[in-house]
Amino acid sequence: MAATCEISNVFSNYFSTMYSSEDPTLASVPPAPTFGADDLVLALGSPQMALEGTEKASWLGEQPQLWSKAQVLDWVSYQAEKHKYDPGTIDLSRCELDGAALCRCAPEELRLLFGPLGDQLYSQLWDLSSSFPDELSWIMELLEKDSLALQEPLGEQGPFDQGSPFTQEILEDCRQASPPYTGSFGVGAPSPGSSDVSTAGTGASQSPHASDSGGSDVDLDAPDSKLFPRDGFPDYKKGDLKHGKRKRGRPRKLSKESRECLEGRKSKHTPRGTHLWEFIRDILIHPELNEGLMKWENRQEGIFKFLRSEAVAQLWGQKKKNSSMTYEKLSRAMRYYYKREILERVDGRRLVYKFGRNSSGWKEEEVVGHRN
DNA sequence: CGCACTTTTCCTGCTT
DNA sequence: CAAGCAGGAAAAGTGC
Repeated sequence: MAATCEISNVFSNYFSTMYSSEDPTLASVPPAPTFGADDLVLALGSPQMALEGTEKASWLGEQPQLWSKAQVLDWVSYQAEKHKYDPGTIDLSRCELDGAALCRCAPEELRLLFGPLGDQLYSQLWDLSSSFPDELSWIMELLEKDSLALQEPLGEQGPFDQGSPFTQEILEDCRQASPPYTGSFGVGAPSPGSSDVSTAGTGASQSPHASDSGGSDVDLDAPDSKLFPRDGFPDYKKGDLKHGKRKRGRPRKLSKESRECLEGRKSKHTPRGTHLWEFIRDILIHPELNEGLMKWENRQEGIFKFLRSEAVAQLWGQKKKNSSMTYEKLSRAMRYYYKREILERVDGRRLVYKFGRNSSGWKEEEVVGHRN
């Protein structure tokens, strides 16, 4: 899997950039050969380096097969511009292809539609399509988005503050009113980690009250709260607090209508994605990717430790489109696994867990078998 | 629609 | 004191 190496670079850079200040005691963690944001993009083998500023291409980060017609048009326009084709020579009105249809096109057909640009399109399409390994697609998708977000100024805020790139991503997504976001790269991927990352689509609903979570979260007014009119949300927020106490239990998220509006109308509901323990496992079994997030304490026994607990929580939150995820909440979910014997308790050791008899896929022999 | 399942959110109390 | 752990409670989101 040639792409793994590239992803590794991206992942390394991603985490060293995003989370490097979280735990000073981890200074020994190799900060990964420093790549700039540009390298992030280059490593992905995509042509988006030509994109400048904060504008985000709608097709970016999605598998070409999953592009909508609008995304196809967007991409073709971009390619035309990139290769200095006179837009006047290309009749985009004839382009009625969605991503799947585009990918089925032979070079001649593309040439027929787009003239000499067709050849360029064909080769770029090939590059793009092959740059999505299914096993690690969820990581890819996160990184695609965040590599763009990283190009935004980070300011002085800590890595998990409200103004994090995650929030930027949400802002971008909302600003664009992007076309249907079909999301999944799970092209027959056997790993649960390949399941959908981008279809949950409720992230925007989370952000305004990210500060309302438990634990030690800083209570700030989210800067993007003005994006979401209050009436778009059911009674769920600080306004709902009665006499300083909120109702127990999980607050409501966006109504279906609001969500569909925000995500540009998505037909199907989100398939159940990766389970938390699988997400954790996937990070652990790709040591080249996890860059100091977690480590094995005892691989044979399945004992592992969170090194950057909040970073892992943020990543999990990102996967679930939930910007208010914290280690506090993640750990609660982890504790539920004790009863089901997916995890076992490791007494007296903070941030240390152990895979239980009902977990799988983490043992060395299993991992090797899976990769071959 | 109802139910089961898996989180997510919040909370109180305890431990390190 | 802060961070983490434990686990109850309730609700959300999803699949069937």
